[in-house]
Amino acid sequence: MELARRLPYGPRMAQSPPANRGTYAKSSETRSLILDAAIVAFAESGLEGASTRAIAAAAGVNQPLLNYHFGSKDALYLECAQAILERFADGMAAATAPAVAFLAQGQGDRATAHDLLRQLMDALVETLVMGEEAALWAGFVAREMNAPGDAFALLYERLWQPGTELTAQLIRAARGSDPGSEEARLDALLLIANMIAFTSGRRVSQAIMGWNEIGAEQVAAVRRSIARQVDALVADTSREN
Amino acid sequence: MELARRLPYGPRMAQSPPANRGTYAKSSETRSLILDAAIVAFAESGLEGASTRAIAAAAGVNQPLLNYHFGSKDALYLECAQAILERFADGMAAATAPAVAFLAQGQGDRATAHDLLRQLMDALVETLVMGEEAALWAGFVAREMNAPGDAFALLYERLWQPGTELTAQLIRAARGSDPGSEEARLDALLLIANMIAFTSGRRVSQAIMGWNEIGAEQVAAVRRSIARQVDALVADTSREN
DNA sequence: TGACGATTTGATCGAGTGATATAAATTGGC
DNA sequence: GCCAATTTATATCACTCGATCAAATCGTCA
Repeated sequence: MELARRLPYGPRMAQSPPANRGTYAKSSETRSLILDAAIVAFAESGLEGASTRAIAAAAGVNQPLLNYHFGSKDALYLECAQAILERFADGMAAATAPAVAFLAQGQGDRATAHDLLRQLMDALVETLVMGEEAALWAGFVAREMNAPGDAFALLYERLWQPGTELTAQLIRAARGSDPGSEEARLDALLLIANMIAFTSGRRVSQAIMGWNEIGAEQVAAVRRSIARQVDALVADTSREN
Repeated sequence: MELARRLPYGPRMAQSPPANRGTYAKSSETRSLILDAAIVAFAESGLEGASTRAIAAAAGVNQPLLNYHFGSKDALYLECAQAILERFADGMAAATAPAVAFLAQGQGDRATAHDLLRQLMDALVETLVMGEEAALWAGFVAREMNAPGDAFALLYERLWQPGTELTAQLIRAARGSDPGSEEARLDALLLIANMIAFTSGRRVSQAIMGWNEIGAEQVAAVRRSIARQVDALVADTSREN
């Protein structure tokens, strides 16, 4: 728990079923069945918009089973946030781990930091823009950020805070001269915010671009545009408008 | 109507009361009272999250009055979208009008286009990030983009389509050589998406930055960061990763 | 002043919500 | 086979939702 909170996108924690004295095979299976259906439903319709009956129907189980496993609708919602967090961290681990290791060693050349930053953003684009499932998660997160609910604190501490901090530190390292931590943080925020165009705003962006699908070619275009932003961000060490 | 659809962020249209044979002073006043309360409620809680009773209470009227004036909850929601559209267009008119005029004349130097683009983004930051009310509108729009409802088509055709098109054309003009319209459109999308960090994501960004208010100083910082992106976007005419 | 239509109100309807209760199956470890 | 955990099915509770209706109120004009 402590470790997970400190490390950006830390390792997932084992989730404990509500009352599993004896181990029953079926139980955890239906649990994740409900969880998956709930994530989709909550992401598409929000906490109030998604009914427990609809979630149960989508999962192919009875409605009372939701409360049996999760206690309440709110608790289920919170577990969805936790699950999204863990799955996202798993998907990004390959890109975050080297960056964390690089920063942990205290010092490194600017070029390496620049590369790691580019790779981090590439992974973010690849995960969020390409992946259908991740786009769904983004919908869930976007709702919670727009109108904070029970999951806001969790998502902030485990997703936004470590994510922007990691990005900001890479920006600082790539710039070499540290131009004040506040500026790097702001740049990191705006950089990450770019993704929203193709997560929550996927439908709009797709229509604007005239893309009838978002495949490898489209992701490559987005990556190119983001990479240019990263390069501009790093190159411009002396600024004054 | 025709003019308003063609011009980006065109002038607002006079809204006609549903059935006002005789002129009653109170009617239009309560109408806008309801509309204002509904915009706040829908922006904060969404279509399903905001109840007609809560809206009525916030407006200081009875619940059936909503249906009397607007027909249904959905119709009220749609009128909120329309009102947001018109108010936003009014607020941005000072920045969009010169840009539209510049592009209409067919040709102009790159420096002017660059300036106009910077001014457009400045106005966008000023309106969305600084203005409390506009941040509320952004919440409304963000919801509709994330989970399309009845107002999606309206917001797309009257807000996103003309907005991104105007920005993309300015980018092309500022670059001088036209490097393919698709790339400019993508850059425009990502540029505009930056704003979301301080509209829907206002709470997160404020916490990350450690700002306990978003005043002139904070808006200036955001403007500086966006301006740097614009400069990088325009300067880099030859690219190949 | 009285009449009439526009406006506003209190009360209520049917539908859907989350949560819970109960009883009967089904499952797997001992 | 016994027993406890799990799953199903059904029913119900108290509550909120959007929508509707008759009645009351208001402003204007005859």
